[in-house]
Amino acid sequence: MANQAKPSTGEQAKQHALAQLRQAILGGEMSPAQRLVENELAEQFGVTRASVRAALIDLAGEGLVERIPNRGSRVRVVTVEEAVAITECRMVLEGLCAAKAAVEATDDQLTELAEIGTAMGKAVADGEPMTYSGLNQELHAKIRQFSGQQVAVELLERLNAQLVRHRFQLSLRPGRPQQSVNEHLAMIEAIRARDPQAADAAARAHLASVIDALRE
Amino acid sequence: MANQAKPSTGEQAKQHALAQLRQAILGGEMSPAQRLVENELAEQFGVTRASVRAALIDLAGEGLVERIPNRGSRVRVVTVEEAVAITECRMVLEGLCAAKAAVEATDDQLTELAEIGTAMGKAVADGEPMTYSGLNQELHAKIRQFSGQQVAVELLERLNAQLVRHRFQLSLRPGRPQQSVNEHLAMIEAIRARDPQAADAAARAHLASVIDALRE
DNA sequence: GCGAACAAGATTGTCAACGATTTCGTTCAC
DNA sequence: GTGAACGAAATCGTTGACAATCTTGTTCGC
Repeated sequence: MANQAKPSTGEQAKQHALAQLRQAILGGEMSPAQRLVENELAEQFGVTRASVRAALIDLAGEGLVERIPNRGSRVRVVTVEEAVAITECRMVLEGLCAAKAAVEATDDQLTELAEIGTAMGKAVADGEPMTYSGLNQELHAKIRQFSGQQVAVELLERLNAQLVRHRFQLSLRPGRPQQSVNEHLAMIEAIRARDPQAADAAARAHLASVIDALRE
Repeated sequence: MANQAKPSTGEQAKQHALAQLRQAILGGEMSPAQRLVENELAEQFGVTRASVRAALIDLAGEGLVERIPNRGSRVRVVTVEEAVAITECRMVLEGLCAAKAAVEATDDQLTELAEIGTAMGKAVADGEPMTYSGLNQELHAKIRQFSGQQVAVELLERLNAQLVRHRFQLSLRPGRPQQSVNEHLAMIEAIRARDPQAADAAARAHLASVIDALRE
């Protein structure tokens, strides 16, 4: 059971525990609403309870775990309503990023986006939903990056981390990639055309569609 | 110098320290970039270093303090560029909230907004910038609240907390309230008219104007 | 048999002391 | 006089133990 990774020198124990825990939660190794007992985690990661504690406080700030005073921590479960609310926020923030990216991105970066677009088309045509899901992530990440809007990037990464479980469920839905790919291509085209308004509209339209899909 | 408040029973030491520290930072009692030494704060608040430490980790998650490994914590300074980026995010998020508030708010709540609007007009006419600033805060808070968008509310409160220093500086600028009040009234009118698109546009226009003012 | 008081176990919150790292002032060689 | 090496002070990171709190299972009275 011991999941011990090397406590390599120079790496602070707390950051070690933080990385391990975050990875475990994001990787889906923790069941939803699972209790996170400080002592168990400390032994599992080979660090002291204080380090685990600090990591848990950090993760609570990121919204990945829920801490109740004197009653411990657990993996936070995101209801469908919350997922919708989160995606609404993503909608406007990614719209902002797309608009800024349309203005700020270099020509090389626009080429990168185009390449991801063709790869996405291929993945859908080949019927590889997992590949598509990865490209999806990559595309959104690159658009965020190219916008140069650091604050929005941080907010979006925080929000995205809370959606791991829902995203999984969504990308495996039959027919979903086929619809989604066109919306993504529209975003890419608008950004490559350096049209901020169109980029914002395309990003919003895409995430509005995601919201519809989330609601089933 | 001892700022000791009662360590009232039932109140956890960490939360006590957290509240004290947050208030001190938001209240402007800490100079920008001031070093926050754990031992000093522990003695000042009458709690142990571990509690102060936990509080500092929390505040770092909120973006109010900056923590550098092995080198301590300090009050985070928000540059003008960062303030602009934060306000850009506020722009789209408050637009979302205004649009949702236009749909979701009850008639009673719309009346509350109208009352704040008239009070703002009076404060400007009477030349009371501090009263106006308070009403400003109150108006934005109420619109957020009425939107029912809990995720956006939390993000906006976090972002707003980082702007205390800049907000201060801005509201005392001569002529600024006069321009700002009209934008606020436009927002209120759009929401009262239950027009989501107009509400979004008005909120964005207002914060775009704030961005211009921030850049001087 | 049922519910409330009680006690034992588990878990988190707090504490004081120790060890590691960084910073800053001093000294020494050139 | 300048710069690097050294060392002391300050501060953060970590540790193990103790206290407070909550949960759970049991017992007692009715």
